[in-house]
Amino acid sequence: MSAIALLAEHFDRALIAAFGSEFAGTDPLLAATNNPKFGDYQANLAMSLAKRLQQKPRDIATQIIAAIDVSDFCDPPEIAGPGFINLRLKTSYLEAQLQQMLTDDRLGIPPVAQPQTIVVDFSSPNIAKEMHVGHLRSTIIGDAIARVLEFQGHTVLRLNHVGDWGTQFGMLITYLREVYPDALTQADALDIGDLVTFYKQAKVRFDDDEAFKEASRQAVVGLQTGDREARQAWTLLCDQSRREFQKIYDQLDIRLEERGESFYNNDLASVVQDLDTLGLLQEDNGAQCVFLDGYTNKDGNPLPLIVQKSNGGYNYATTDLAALRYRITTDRADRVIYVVDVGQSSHFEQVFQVARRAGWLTDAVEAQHVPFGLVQGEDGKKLKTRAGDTVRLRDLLEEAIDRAKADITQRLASEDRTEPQDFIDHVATVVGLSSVKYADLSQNRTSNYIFSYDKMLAMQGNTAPYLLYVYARIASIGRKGGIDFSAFLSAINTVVILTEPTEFVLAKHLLGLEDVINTVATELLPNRLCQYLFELSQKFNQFYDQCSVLQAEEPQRTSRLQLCYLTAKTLRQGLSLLGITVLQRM
RNA sequence: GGGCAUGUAGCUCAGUUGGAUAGAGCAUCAGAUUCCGGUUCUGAGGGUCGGGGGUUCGAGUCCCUCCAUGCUCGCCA
Repeated sequence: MSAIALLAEHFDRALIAAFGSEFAGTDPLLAATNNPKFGDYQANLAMSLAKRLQQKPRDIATQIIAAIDVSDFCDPPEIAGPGFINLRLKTSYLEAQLQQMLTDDRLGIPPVAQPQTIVVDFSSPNIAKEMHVGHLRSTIIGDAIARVLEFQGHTVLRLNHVGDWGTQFGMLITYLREVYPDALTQADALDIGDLVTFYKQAKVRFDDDEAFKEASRQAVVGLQTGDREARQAWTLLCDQSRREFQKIYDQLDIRLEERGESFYNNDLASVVQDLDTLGLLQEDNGAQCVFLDGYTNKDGNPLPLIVQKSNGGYNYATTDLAALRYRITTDRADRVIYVVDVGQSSHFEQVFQVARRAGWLTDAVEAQHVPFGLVQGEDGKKLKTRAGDTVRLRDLLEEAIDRAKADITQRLASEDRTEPQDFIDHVATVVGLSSVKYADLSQNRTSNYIFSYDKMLAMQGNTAPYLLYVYARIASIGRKGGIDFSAFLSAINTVVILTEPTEFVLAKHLLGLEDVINTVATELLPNRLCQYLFELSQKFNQFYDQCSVLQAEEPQRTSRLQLCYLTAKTLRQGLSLLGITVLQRM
């Protein structure tokens, strides 16, 4: 149990003792202090209770600390300022907690008491296209969120809602029928790059040519009604795209279950039917619509969510409604998370509203759109290649690896070090991919993000290489001292002994992992975890600067080795929740 | 015109249910080093938290208003 959770229990009991049972469950407003002179944690509830109790905050604080007994793990609480209650952890408690973390595979963090079924919908590329920079953030952020929730013990369904349906497909099939019919009947008749080219050409035709547009829409209807030729072409193209996507997912170590838009095809009619039965449906200009509460168009009239087009076809709103209904009723999800760019926030609000009014989305289920901003180039505009094209994801990742490789090669040369080629390749791959992931995750996802190879690959600052270096350095201490950290614990019986200021700072930070993970799981902001790991690395470097480890006298030497080991273990665990693997040497 | 998001140091960004003196990193300048990978550590300068009002013991955070930028607003997804 984290120190905050432990303190919260004690405050609850103290409040009941001091002011009566009606105060049970009052939030003690606990937080880590921002200044060590105020102790380790502060409780801010005395101020917030002033009105309710009709007393001065300091008097309330006095009564609370008279009623609370935290002597097992804290120094006597102190009141400061307008009524802050300051708490400082006892050294004996810190030492015992560190010991427990050291010997536990989960670093002393228990799984949640009530595991949920949680859908995380992320990545979602389109069939017959290559993954590009637009899929980067969803893929990386979604994976990190899924990993955190899995670590907490939830059942997570990682769903890849690929775009394998709809008008775009009708366009492509119609166009291929004209220019390259073999692609509709033979596997891999075209390579993926050519498909993308045809796709772009089809898009141009679609926008300019009314007859082509109508033929495309008919092709979609054909697909949706099970036309044999259209289905065969579709299957071939999906297979080919799927293999391409999988290469990227393998490279990034991301596991996903494909369940594309087509999966819900057989549910679409019943979604519309149910909405009709519920009296939510209205026809307008030949389209079946649900008119939304709180949304108006340019003329100030109510805005519809169209669920069936005038030609009888369905659209993405229908599919999203069907998917949400399926996830709730069949998957039995308690929480459905959509990691999709911020541009679609109103779409999700609208879909959620309709699902709520239809009774599919109830208060027992949490549906959340987790938005993120654009990836921009260093000029502040949407990231493009020099030629002005969309950046392919495989090129982007390859460049990160290439640049990492150039750095290592140069560093080895300057240090007069030689390493085998496979070592260099492995380090470059890990550093390059980790840097791309970490740069994205370390930023608050809601804002746009400026993509810079130079910054993400820098060894200084809040970057993956800085964190990886700290880990490698700790591993190096082990090698130098001839210590096998994994066998180390069972061979010793010394406990951690904290004496130096930098040891205390490091130790207290190490205890904060559980709270950070809980925060990330609730707020779905992986940058909080990055911040924590960066601060951990800084605090370790300060400790390392001030305290000798291998050259220290016993029992301090063993104690410090344990701090090193625990730091490494925490880094490895934290980074793994971000989808990043560590290196023993680099 | 409506909706949503963003606006914090020269640059890139944190800022946790409203809490104590608004924080990092980079860059700049000045220092440390008997060194376990110095790819480190210490320190300094640098702020009208877009502007203005309000709410209260207390506002970067909540409310109103204005400004700037981006995205979006019926049959693409």
